[in-house]
Amino acid sequence: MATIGTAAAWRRIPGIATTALSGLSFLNFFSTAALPPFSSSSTGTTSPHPILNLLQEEARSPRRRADLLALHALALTSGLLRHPFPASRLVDVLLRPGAAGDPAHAAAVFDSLDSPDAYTWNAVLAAQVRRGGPPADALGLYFRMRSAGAQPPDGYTFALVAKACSSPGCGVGIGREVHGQVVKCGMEALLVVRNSLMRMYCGIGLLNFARQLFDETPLSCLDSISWNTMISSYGKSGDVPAARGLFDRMPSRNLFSWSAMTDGYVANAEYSQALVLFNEMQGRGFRPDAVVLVSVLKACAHLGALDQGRWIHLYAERNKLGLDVNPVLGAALVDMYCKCGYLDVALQVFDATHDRDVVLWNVMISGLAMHGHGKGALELFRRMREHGVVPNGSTFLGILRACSHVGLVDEGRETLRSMQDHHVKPQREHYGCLADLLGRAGLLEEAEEVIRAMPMEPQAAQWGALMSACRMHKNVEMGERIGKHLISLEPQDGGRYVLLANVYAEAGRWEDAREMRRAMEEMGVKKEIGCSFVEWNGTIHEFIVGDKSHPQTGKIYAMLSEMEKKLQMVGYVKDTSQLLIEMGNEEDKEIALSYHSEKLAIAFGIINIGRGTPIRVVKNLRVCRDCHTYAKLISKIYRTEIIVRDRNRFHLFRDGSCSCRDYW
DNA sequence: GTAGGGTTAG
Repeated sequence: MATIGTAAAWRRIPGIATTALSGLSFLNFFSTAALPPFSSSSTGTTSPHPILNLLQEEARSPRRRADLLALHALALTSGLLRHPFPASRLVDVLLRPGAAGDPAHAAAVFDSLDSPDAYTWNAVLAAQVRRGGPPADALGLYFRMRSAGAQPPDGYTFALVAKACSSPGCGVGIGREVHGQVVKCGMEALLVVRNSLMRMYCGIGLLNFARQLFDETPLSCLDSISWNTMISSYGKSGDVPAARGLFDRMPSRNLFSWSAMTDGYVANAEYSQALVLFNEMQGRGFRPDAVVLVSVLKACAHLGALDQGRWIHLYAERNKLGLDVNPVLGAALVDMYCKCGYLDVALQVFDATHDRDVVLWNVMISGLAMHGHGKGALELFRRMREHGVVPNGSTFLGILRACSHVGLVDEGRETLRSMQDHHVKPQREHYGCLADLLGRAGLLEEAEEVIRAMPMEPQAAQWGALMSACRMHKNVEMGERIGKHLISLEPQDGGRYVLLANVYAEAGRWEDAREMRRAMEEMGVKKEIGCSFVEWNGTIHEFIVGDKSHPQTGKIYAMLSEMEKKLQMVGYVKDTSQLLIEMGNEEDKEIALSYHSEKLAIAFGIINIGRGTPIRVVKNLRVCRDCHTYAKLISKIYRTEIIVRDRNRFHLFRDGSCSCRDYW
């Protein structure tokens, strides 16, 4: 207490020298002489002290730094700071998020307090947690509070400490320590504290500990926060059945519950289930808010569910959910339109937003990349910098992918080089993207050099990019070497064997190709099954190779043979070169090829979707060369647009050609 | 102070 009120204390507060003048004018306006003395009754609701009023007001709406300093000055010169209550309020105000104060300023006031109360300690702890430092710092503060001894910690204290110790980096030890302290202070029955501990264990990844706490609590004592915390954490950890089990059992659900469960499905790629749940939620009278919509939009984006996505767009506009100012909602919507093939609508939505953060820009850049607009992506990147938005690693990934899709080799090299100018360190993925770009362009040696020279150990994904390039450019020597390395890295991935087998087969090395087939059998691995989705009438229809489970199967196969006849008239010949030589004769190969999932999906689209509407197909793997030629011709013969999103990018087939210009 | 959200990775 010794230094407070002296010039020395003032100087300890950063910025005071330059702004004191403004503080003094504030003082003149509100003369200290007129201020009543502070007494314990001054905290009452009937006639709170005027400075306390100002402090409360300040807490509600933070003002300029000069005002904050003036307030401090006023509290100081009127002697108010000698009383712990207003002093603690000042610390609180200085630490508020968004306040113009700073930690050093607050610390100076805090250090001057004789025995801060629990409220003040909590304010300091909260600020510490907000800063997100190591958990040890928060725990240290907690132990300082305990050893100061004047005030015992309360529920808030433990909620804060638990929050600070809930990152995945925290071990069992820290979690147990916090829990132990809660028990020691007799706080374990307090529901806020229990919920905080559950949240902490979930955050650390110790779901069983959280569940134990949950199960030990009598049902009547649990609140929706307890349930929702568990549901959300199970969902995030990949245990959808456990999440759903609790969701079905909970006595009363609120919007958070539906939201957490929906997102659990989305996080585990159960997109159709997410849509089902979303519809059920509305059936029960819950009005979705922006957060729920973001989850559902993500599901729509993955499924290519444009109708549902458009409905959400309309809903968000009608209900004023702040599309233009909520960058998260904006990004989800833009991404959905991009992934459903509607780049121009995505651009419109993007242009209509005015609170654009880095992710929103990234989404738009990746969207352009996906659609093969390399130059457009580079142009958007230029605009992004003009707006003063700082690019991050994902931004550069988007740009590299954009370059890759259109073969902008020089721009790609320059992009990777320029990352250091933006203080972004290239990661494996960046080198992989560049290798992919160089490989596609036929610069196989340079691509390999990029992978070998990267400062970290290359992984299968990077070698895989090179392997695809070897296949594309029929480089058997490099393909064999890289292919074998890949198989040794990931012996369980069937795709690796298939790729090498194809490289051998194309070089006429049939015996080696068959050997790959045998190796696959020995390892008991299978190739991932191709699967395509089409949306029709608001429902997603799914097809796998040779699928006969769809209700319209008869019509679809009839359509396929009709289509094939028409194709043959324009000179179409099946391209079997990309098929694994697992089948004995050419005839079997041709049949297998005829029933690739995207062909079934296209036939379904021709039957059901009106000519003015594009047929939109989402495929889990990459489109094979034969299906690509097929789709081009079909788009001409049937005068329809076909939009195929494969694992890598978009193909817009129109009038016999594709937007990728056969570069993919 | 305790519950739900967006990009990318070949």
